[in-house]
Amino acid sequence: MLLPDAPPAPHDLRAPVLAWFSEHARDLPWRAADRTPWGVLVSEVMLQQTPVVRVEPAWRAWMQRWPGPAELAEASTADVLRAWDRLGYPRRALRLQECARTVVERHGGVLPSTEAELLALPGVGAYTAAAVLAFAYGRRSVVLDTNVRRVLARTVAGEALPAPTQTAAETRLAAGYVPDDDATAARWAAASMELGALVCTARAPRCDACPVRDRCRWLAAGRPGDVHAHRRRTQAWAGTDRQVRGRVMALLREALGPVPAAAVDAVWQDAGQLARCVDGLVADGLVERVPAASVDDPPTYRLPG
DNA sequence: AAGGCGGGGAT
DNA sequence: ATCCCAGCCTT
Repeated sequence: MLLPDAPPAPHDLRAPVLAWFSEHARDLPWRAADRTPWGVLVSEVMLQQTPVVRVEPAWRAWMQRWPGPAELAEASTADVLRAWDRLGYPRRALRLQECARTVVERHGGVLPSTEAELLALPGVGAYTAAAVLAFAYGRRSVVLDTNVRRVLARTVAGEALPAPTQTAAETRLAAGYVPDDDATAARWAAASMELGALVCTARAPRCDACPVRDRCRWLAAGRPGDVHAHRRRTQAWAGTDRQVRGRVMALLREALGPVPAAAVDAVWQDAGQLARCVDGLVADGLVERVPAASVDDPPTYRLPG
């Protein structure tokens, strides 16, 4: 077999991936025919750094409880944070509710459908705006997530993994592979993401099952190692502020009422670090500090709203 | 451009 | 133990 030494032409990459997608697309609820634009946005926010398998049940419960922005806007923030449960990065839940309130107040309860308006919403960045345009409104957009970045890094650039931080050149390259018409562009977005999620995975790619294995520059080069490895730093977990914040949030989520300061103090040994983290959570709007009745008594803590 | 920000399942 | 996950926001 003749292996490629030049980037594949857009159509040569797209056509096999689109055909593969028509057979292997997962049956996800936010792709169902009865989906709403708001439901698509909720799924995208939940999927920001949280895997599909964990999002799916949470999304179903969430949409059952708060079907649209109007319902979420009216909810108690404490309920929102409890429903977010352990999806991680609870600031996303806060922003999602802020987003709902913005949609209600500024857009009459209808999720906007232009890129600029979407980008102006809390918690909506370049990826999420593009994804909503494609998946909710069927519009052409450059959807460049971790999956698509990896697919293009391998097939087009011949590298094992994309660079740690996304570059403008990468966006331009991705734009060159997006089909011209709205419907096909939206389908390409879903298909290229799905390929990255199911076949062209970060850990153990299934190149033997890949629809573009005969056009992939990375495979042709013998699957060389990650040239960016020396620049990647893995985020530590044990002992970090993120772990401490997570403990505090878990305690408050499970509590029925206000939690005494002593109970909060019990979740972490290092009092200084704990105090700093609690202050941070209060500053972020994730936690409320309730002063005690007497100035000599310690305060209590609870979820806001 | 870099660093902070959760949490769990897989290796 | 480390890696990875449909990123966003601030500095």
